[in-house]
Amino acid sequence: MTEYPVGATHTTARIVNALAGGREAGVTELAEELSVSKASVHNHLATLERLGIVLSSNGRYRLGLRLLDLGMGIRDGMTLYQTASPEVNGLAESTGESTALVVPEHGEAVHAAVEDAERNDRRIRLGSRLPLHATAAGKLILAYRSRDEVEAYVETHGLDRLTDRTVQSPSDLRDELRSISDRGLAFDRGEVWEDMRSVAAPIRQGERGDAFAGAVAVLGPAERLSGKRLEEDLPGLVLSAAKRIELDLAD
Amino acid sequence: MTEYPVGATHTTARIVNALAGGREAGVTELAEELSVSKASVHNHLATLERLGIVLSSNGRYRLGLRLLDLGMGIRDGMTLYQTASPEVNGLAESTGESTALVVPEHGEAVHAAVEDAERNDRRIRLGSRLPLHATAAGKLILAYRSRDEVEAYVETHGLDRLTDRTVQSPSDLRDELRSISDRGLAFDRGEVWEDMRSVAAPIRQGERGDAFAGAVAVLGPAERLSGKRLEEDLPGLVLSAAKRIELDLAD
DNA sequence: AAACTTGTTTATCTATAGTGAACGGAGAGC
DNA sequence: GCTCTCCGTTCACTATAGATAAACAAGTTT
Repeated sequence: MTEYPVGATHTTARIVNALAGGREAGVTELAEELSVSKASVHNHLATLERLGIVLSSNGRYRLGLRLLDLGMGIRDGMTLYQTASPEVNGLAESTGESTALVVPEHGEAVHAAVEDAERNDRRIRLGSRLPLHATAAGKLILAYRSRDEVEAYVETHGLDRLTDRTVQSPSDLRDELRSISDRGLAFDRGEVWEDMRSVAAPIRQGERGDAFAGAVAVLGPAERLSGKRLEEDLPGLVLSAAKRIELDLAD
Repeated sequence: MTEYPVGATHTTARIVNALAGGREAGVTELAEELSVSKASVHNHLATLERLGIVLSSNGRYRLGLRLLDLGMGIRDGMTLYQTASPEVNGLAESTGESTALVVPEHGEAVHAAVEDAERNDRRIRLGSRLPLHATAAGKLILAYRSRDEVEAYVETHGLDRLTDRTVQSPSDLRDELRSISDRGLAFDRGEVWEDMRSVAAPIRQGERGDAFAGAVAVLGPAERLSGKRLEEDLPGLVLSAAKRIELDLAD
């Protein structure tokens, strides 16, 4: 009862996580890995199967696509997605690059919509999560928080260094967040992946534009996103797209 | 123990389902709806929140995007998706129509991959599920099953009539399945939605090509998919795409 | 300002989730 | 072809912990 009010649900979640990524596993295997009795693992798997979440074939278990269905439904139900989606698509059209709608969740930057530059060009996965301090959209999210909240974030999540360019110290982060909130625009110059660049603009909400709803971002390879294009052209397009979303959200 | 070996997990699932589609709800609301005590609902929600699955803001709860992340990971981990994905994209490219990879799961046709004809043209949602007897890919799935298995399907799932064109009787279904397995090709002429058409070809697997892995489908509005294009041109393209996937699966 | 909401907490109790051991079937190896 | 082994499943038991109802604490509404 110390951690999770409903322990059984926690166990189920652990089993599901162990099967994440399409891994196929047996009962004994999972039981040893999670330090739970075979019978218990079996019960959880049987329950999950009845729920349509896992599939079993001759004694081996794997996750089915029910959670994908659920997840897509959640995403489609988000009002922010509903109003932002056309603009995110339009932005991909006008820039010829991949675009995304990013929302904060549990201290992470989550990709609520992703539009690829072209087919067979999956850059980032829909629903994928990245640390706030390393991405353009993430830093934007932090820039709209109070000093204390940013400090709390650093405290709990730390400043993982994904590449040499990832912001390293709390003071560097603070400086960058200030300039970001001044311009109302954020960049990522290889802070997640060396050869990747992105620009993000905030989607504000509420009477005084104080509430932060999410961010729109354009992203792509450094070879295409650099110089004047990255610094001037794309920012303009991203900003105006974000602005249009803000207006659409108002009604 | 009658239904679900782990009752607590079942309760959690019921709560999650009640919140599906991005619905926001309070504790009391859910408690009444599901006939569970307030305290219990609260415990489950608190657990789900700690797991990063639900988000709460001033007493109201909703599902976050963690399940989407999980679901996408499951999909990306499917070997069938990995090998079929390029072909599904290519088929969308060459036909100019939407395409999909469909797999059977728990007696339903699940869309494991969807490639839209163009941006802003979402026809079917990724992960969405349709009854086997009404879709082209679904009937294909049934066509590769034994007579008994088909009968069992009808028994448990029934033959929901989605439109006037949906197959109605078990004998009609049997007849159609025979001609489908003869041609190795299936059509849907408005059986799910009146103004929708689709063609699907099977992806077979195993030594003697007896194991059924999934189906590739082209789908679109009846105004574009009709006549020679629907009956001859598209079938050829779909069949060859499916064949290429089968070959890629072999190695 | 009081009378409703609502979410949260508490204390009690019983159902049940977890355990270990036994069962049965499939495969491997001699 | 037989045994041995491994694994998934089932069984019976017990202590745990999920579910309950009632009290509590905030926040709205009237």
